[in-house]
Amino acid sequence: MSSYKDKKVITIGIVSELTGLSERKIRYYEERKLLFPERTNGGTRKYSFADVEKLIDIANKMEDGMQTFEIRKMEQKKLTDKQLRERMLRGQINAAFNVRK
Amino acid sequence: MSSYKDKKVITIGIVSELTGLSERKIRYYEERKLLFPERTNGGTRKYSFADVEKLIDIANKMEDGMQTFEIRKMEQKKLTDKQLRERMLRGQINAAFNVRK
DNA sequence: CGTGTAAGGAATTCTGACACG
DNA sequence: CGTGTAAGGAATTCTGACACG
Repeated sequence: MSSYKDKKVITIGIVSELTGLSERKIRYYEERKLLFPERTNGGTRKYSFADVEKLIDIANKMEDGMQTFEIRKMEQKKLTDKQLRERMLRGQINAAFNVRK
Repeated sequence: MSSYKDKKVITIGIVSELTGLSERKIRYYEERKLLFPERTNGGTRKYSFADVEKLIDIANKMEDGMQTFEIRKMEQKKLTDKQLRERMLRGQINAAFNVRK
């Protein structure tokens, strides 16, 4: 489960190269609660590959004129949708059980 | 194919934390041609998760009293074995083809 | 709001060398 | 041979602020 993709091990300079985004932008999106890097003891930010992908997604949405708070909302909605789908799935499973019981 | 595992994006301090090895050791194993980090423009070393795994393997072999040149040889042998196996496999495939032809 | 930039400082990394064994 | 360490310098990162729009 906790694969390479989610390990926070990449410093901001390399994330900047990987995404093409300025370090300024990357720090700003954190300030806007769009991603949450970890820190070394010294305070240096550490990102995961998942963060890199999320940044690319953010960059696309920014290009489309979306604002940071809209992107944040959209992510929350995505979570909600996922939770809903899971609930429905559980409902169907329960229904199936009830039928056979 | 070229997954996260092989992307060189981790700086030596974090590799040190991940492996428990001192930076001195990590640089020394590079000097002995056991791994090959990339560099940023500024000259900072960048490692992959595959490198991290290799370092853990190296550390185990060092604990067993193996020397760096032995570890290097062992890796080359492993490659050779792999090549051999592939050749044999190709041979069987060719044989199978010939039988049916 | 989103982003660039100059500023000063702190954390990180680099190399070559000396030491010990 | 393998590794620790002190040394000096360079690259990297950090924060808070000013600027523009």
